[in-house]
Amino acid sequence: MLAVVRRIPPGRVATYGCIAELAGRPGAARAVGNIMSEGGRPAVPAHRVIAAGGRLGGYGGHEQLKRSLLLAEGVTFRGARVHPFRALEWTGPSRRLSR
DNA sequence: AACATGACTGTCG
DNA sequence: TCGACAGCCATGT
Repeated sequence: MLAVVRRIPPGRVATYGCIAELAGRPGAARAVGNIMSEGGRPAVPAHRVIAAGGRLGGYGGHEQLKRSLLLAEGVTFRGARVHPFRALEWTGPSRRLSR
């Protein structure tokens, strides 16, 4: 799972559910978020992991920082939601739109 | 092994 | 569009 998060390309965002699916555990979005909260690996760009619908989701109480990090990656935000979420939504490495 | 918790998701109002 | 309720998964006690 954490490996999947690491596969998220820069400037792109992935939802917990998407990561769970890529990890082979569809519906385990909560589990993904839970693992992230544990912070098992610092090399995992957790700031690229957002909730469904382009929502910020959570960041251990530092969602503002998360927004800034994404903003630095080129992700535009619309209040508490990404604007071109549909275009920035990374659904997996098999997506020819990415890469 | 079982119960409780949590960075989630989808549907109803 | 926003708020509340129920469902599902992994980890920790």
